[in-house]
Amino acid sequence: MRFSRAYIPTSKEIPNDAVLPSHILLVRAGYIKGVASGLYNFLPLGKKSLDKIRAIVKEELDRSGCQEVDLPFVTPAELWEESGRIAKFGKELLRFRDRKDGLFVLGPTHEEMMVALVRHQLNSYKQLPQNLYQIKTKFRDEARPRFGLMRGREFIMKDGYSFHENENDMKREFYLMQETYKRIFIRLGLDFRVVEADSGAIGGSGSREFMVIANSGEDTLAVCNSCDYGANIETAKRRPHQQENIDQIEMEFAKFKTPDIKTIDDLAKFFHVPDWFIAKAVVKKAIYENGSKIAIFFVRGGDEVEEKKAINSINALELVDPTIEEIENAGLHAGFIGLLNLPQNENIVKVIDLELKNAEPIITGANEPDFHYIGVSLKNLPDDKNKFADLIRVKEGDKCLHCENGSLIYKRGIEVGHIFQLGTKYSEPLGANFLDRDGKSRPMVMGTYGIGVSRLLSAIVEQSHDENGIVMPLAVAPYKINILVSNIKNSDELAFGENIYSNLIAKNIETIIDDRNERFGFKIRDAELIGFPYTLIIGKSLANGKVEILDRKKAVKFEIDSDQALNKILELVE
RNA sequence: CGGGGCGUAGCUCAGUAUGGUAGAGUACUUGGUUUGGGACCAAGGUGCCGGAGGUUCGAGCCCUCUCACCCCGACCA
Repeated sequence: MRFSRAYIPTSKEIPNDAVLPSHILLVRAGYIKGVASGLYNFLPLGKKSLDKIRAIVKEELDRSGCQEVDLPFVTPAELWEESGRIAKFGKELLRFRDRKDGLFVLGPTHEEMMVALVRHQLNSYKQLPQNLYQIKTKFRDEARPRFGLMRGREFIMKDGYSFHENENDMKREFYLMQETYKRIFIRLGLDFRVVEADSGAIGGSGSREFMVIANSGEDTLAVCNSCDYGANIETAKRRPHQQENIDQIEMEFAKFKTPDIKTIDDLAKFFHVPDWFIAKAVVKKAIYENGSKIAIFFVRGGDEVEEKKAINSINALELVDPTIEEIENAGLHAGFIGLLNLPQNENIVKVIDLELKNAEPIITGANEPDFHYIGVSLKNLPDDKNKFADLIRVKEGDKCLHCENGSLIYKRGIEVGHIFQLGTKYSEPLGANFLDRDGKSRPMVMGTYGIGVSRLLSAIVEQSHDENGIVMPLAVAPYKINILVSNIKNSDELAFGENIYSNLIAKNIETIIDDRNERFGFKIRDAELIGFPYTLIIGKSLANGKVEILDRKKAVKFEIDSDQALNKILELVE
């Protein structure tokens, strides 16, 4: 390609609607251009890089035995009604009617479509397993698109679905996909972690997220500084806190007047005890499909409740803060809510954190104003009346559950892949059954596997840039080598550049020649902004038989003999 | 969906307190001088001031309503 003929609109200006480095740089360097909220044009450079990412994803999946298909972007609403997700997705599903007044939605993900594709074809265990995927435009009418390609409304996703005769085979495929995904992200040059994730409402027994480590990531991860444990904060576990460095305290059971002392801090001061001994009650209003309840979560004074864990522990749709009236109407007294004498009725649920199991002594609210109980023992609480669950939001510095000496630290991550052990969540309602070895009809066991392909482009840039611009990894760069002719009016320079250019083109090396009538500084800054892995600089020293190569990643220039230039380039781009 | 911000030239932004003929930089076109880190000189074109309604002799500026975009949060198989 000739730069002088290429559509590469670069800019010095920071676009006024961009915040993230990846967003700013992709726009400034002419890879993408915003159209409307969450919608982007891919310009020639962006399209080239996107296609490279797509090709790498496809290559590795095919190598693992997956088969690419292509399903329509426009999907009949009936299917979504059949699975029940038309309601669940809500406004995120963009719906419209065709000329015959049929209702359609733009596909936000394709579980339904894929199950519908195979349900009448895969009838026997002999045809299983199958793993089908597509790399396809998706549309989700996000409440809040942001950060450029990071969270667009229209985006490109690789979505894969596997079908199995049993749980074990599905798990085998799940781990195969985990390894395949790792290979993909390694080839893309990314620094990433595989972490445990909440599988929440989608169900299934396990899921893993692939997180690109970046400060701008939308997710918080807790990772071990010693072993390879990592988890989304929503699901991260820690080694249960031990009573280290805290002296055991003798406390007689008693009801104690604690006038107007409501906070954990005040209680700890009042009783002169560490907050370890205090049971903290966190009150929320739990929303269910048909109504709501007051939910009380008990954790130790120094701990925080992780909302996602809390939701999962009571199978609620969401938790919101209750109003003072709602708390009082439930017979509760804010600041004095405790484990003893808790009002018992259908509209109140309580969950106790596992780390409080068998704890003693404990200080807890008396469920009447201005009183707490002290010296309470949680030993031998009847299980039928007391639900225990892990509710803790892990903190930095907490000990790792999986190794001897590690402790947890927070990182920010960009979710670029997510794999699920789905089970029969979709095959059952959609009637995707097969005949097993005993001739019995059973729903297929499914796995589902996603990669945010367009998001990957911004994740790569987010992780690979400097103050001068993008540093494109060789595997993703739109051109591997940029030939920069410093002064095209110098006929020797130009002729030398053109010669190298045609040689590289003849060898099928993706090359661009900067033959624009601009000054050196202008062109080298564009080269750095766009992030070509290598730039061959042909300038004044050509007269002395020398040219230079700029290595964008190492940010160094080195001089070589001009007659070695071609060989050196071929060596570098291999 | 709650809270906040913003909308003026292709782009980045000033002008709005106090209403009075639309501005800068950059980009672009032409000519010339330059040619190793976003050059210089000269000349030139560039606007439904997001939209609608209102107040006024007069509105980019004041009022009302709308739309778009961005940020924080909620949400995000």
